[in-house]
Amino acid sequence: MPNKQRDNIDIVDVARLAGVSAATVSRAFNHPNLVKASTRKRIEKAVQESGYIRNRAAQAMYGKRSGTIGLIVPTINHAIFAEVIQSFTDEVETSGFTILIASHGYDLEKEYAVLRKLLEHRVDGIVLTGLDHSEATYQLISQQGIPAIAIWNYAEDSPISCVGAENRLAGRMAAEHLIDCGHREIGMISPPAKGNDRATDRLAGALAVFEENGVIIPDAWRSEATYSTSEAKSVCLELLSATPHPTALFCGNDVIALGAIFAAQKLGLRTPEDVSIIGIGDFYGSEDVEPSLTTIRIPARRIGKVGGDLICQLIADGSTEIVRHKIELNRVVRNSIKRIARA
Amino acid sequence: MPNKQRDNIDIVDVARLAGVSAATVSRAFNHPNLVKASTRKRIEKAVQESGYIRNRAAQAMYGKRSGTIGLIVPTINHAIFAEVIQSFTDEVETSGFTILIASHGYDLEKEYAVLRKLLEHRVDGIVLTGLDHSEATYQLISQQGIPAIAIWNYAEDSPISCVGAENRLAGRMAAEHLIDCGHREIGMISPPAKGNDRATDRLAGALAVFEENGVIIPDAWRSEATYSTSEAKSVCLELLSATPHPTALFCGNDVIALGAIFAAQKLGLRTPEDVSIIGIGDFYGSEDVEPSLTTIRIPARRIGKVGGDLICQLIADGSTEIVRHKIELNRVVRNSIKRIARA
DNA sequence: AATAGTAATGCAAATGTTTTCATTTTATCA
DNA sequence: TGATAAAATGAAAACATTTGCATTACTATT
Repeated sequence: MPNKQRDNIDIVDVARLAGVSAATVSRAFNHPNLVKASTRKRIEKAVQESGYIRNRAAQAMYGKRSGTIGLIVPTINHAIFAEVIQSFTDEVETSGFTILIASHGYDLEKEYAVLRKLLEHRVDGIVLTGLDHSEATYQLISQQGIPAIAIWNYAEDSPISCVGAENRLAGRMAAEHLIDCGHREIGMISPPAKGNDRATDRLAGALAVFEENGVIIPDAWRSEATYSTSEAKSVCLELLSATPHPTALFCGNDVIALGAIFAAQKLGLRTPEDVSIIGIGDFYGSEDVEPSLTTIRIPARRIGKVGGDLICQLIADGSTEIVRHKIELNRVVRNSIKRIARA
Repeated sequence: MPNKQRDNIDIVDVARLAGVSAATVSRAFNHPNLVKASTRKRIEKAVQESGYIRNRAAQAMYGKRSGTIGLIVPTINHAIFAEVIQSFTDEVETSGFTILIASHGYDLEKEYAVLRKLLEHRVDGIVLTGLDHSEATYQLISQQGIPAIAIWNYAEDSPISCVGAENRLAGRMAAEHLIDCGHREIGMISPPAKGNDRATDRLAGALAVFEENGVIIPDAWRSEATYSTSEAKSVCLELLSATPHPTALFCGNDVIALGAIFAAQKLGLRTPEDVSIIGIGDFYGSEDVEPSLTTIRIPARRIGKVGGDLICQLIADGSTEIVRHKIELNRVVRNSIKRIARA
């Protein structure tokens, strides 16, 4: 039942209190310059007294923007996503947006479902993570004609706007650094590829480099670990207890690399003297661990900021045009890799 | 201008397509049992064909729930918040809610502002972090009569519902463990107290224990570090380079404790032989670091789950009653504390 | 076959806001 | 002071949905 009882003060109440019409109150909020200063004062007072709060739902219904941006991430619970989410949020908040966040746990079916839900809320724009999405997801976005971008990954042929780095290149860069430093006995630990194009691309990039350099990775030295330091640690424990063990570990991301470092420490192996370790990401903490982690830096905060900026732009222009921003990667050389003299 | 052009399909279009009235379509969505199976089929078909997506804004406007819960956190960008946010989100999603998230960076004025914004979006419930909020914030919540809870902290006299642990007790437990293990030369590193009652309470709890046991902490051994491993590391580097240095470090949270461990490693001090370190939280990774971290476990996922459950409950009942859940703490003894034989 | 009862549907009002258009008030200039 | 322009305001329609009430279409019972 339309809550008849006077539980919520609406714009009409405020208008009555201020002795003006609802239209004027609305204008006082949205086009303050159109209403006389003295009236505005009266209205402000009425708003104060009544404790009135605008109803965005009603605004949205009229056809105005809802003032929200839908953000879909695989999971919030990873250092790295948290970092982008934060900088993204900060950026869009300056433009007055609030974010509606939803996660899908790497399940593309569920991603489609949450996208629909976000659309029901009439978000003004959509932000996805990565470029690996179901056909239905892409279709829905284009059919709705809503501004949308993908963050994290860059691809020159992406079907929607994107702001991110080339993960294939990230994989290449990490692998090249290992090769540059003279390593040829290399182990690899990556996250499962399913629903995670970032992981897939990095692995492919690295593998290509190894192949180009005639380095062969035995199956026994190739492992998977989900995005979890614990799991990575136990996987590496196994990998490193074998004899012989690799002299270097390529880790699909820094969280895994951290696990690798801890595993080595636990086994009494010195990093980098006994095992070299490289990661990808450069997360909070990668710099601080001992030894500090050599890694390929993906500037998460920058991605969040540029992404936030872009989506606000697209929304402002009501544009569904495709814009792509490539975010550059850096090789961050710290202390977890040993240089081996060429034989 | 009310977007006259046929850009979005509405319920009337669907109704026309299905050859029924809008009312019936609405009922097919909200009370499926009230509409004949065959009609429902026709409607579903029409929905499919037209690509119709319900408009929650309009629903919300009618007086129904918006289907969103507002979550306000100091920052998303901390392992520990990310963890609760995730489990909280998972929990409320099962009840069909989406979360609107906003952060304020430990600024209580800004918190008030974002609360207002969330209220503009007519969230069905509000979730705050901790119990330290401005008078205005509390007032606004009670004035709006909206279900609200605070997560993270527990207090038996909290002004709103809460689900969390007693931080004072957490501080006490960490301090007691240090004392139990025979430590008396203790250094403390805590986050700045401002706008962070969790930090304040933990510190107070620990200090009380030290005092009860006649342990005096020299000023030189009391430091602050924001929630950052880097900063904690550099603070600890300083603290531990002095001679004499403390035999044990009380860290306000695990992120700081991690920094402490790394600082010790960097200085060539062995943990726990040369310095013992205790944290509070038990975050992802605390178990994996070498040496694994002894800490007071705050069950983040449980807090998120119980909190999510509670707010859904309160919303369902339309209740603003105050409910409090105390989440128990555990002493998690690992390998970062040395037992000192009593002199 | 008529009637009563129930199930299924439609009509129209209501929700809170914004904006167009019309009207009134105020300011400016000769 | 009157005419004219500009500024400030109000009335009402529009936005997309939901539900109370009324109506119509079935089903079952006698």
